[in-house]
Amino acid sequence: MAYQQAIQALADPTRRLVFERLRGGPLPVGRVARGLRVTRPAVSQHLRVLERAGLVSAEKDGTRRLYRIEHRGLEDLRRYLDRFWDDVLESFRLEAEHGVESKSSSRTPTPPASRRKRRMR
Amino acid sequence: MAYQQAIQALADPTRRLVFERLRGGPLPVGRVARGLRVTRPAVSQHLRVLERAGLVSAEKDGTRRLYRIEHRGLEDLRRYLDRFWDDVLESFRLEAEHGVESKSSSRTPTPPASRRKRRMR
DNA sequence: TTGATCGGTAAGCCGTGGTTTACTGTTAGT
DNA sequence: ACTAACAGTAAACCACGGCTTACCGATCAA
Repeated sequence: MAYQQAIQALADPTRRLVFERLRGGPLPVGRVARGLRVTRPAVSQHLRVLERAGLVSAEKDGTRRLYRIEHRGLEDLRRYLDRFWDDVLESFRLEAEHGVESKSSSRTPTPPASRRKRRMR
Repeated sequence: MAYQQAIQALADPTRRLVFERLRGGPLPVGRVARGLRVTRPAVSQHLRVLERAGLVSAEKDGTRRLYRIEHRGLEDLRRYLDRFWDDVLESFRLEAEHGVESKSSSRTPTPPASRRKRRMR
């Protein structure tokens, strides 16, 4: 149910960049910020958003803070997409077998476009 | 490649609602807007964004336009997450094997592996 | 044709949020 | 003890984008 935060967190390009920097393993903030075109405080704030979304976690290491990717956030997001995916496929299946007069099967380009479809409301 | 647009499009709660309304099959704009707390033009704009992200497609049907979910956008998004997921798992695997090496700091040249926790999961 | 329905577009308002600068706190090293 | 390095926080700025109202074209029904 936290996928909203995850998807919202990953929507920002810079924040996604920050996130992707941790792809290869834990890094301190300064290390993440290096090479990016935003300042370190900005990175800190991005990391906070990512943390609240369950996408990363921090561990104190002296004066540094090691950030690493957390599985939970990604899992939530994948679960959401998968559920959605299944629903969509199911609806396509129903539409295909049931309402033949209905629109394209998405695989077949330019369907006959029968227009006798009455409005439901 | 287009996953950026997809994730950005789905980040907005209202737009996600619009998108989810199409989960069960194609709908005309007015039908999508019905019950939502935003006006129909707003829905139209959301649909345009979703369309550019490859998440939905439209088909003319008389004076109406039937919007339906498009596979491509979701696929791109899933592919991105899957790749990411694999990379993360790989990095965890490496980190576990090599007893956690300092891929983090170049400033402290391999400090005594003081307190380093590893979290596998 | 006239009138009504459907829906895309333009312009403007305005809140959200990403960024920077400045500051503070904490820890390591000498 | 003092200093330097690291990083989180606060405040302010401002661009972006989501929403509304108003308008327009297209299509269907009578």
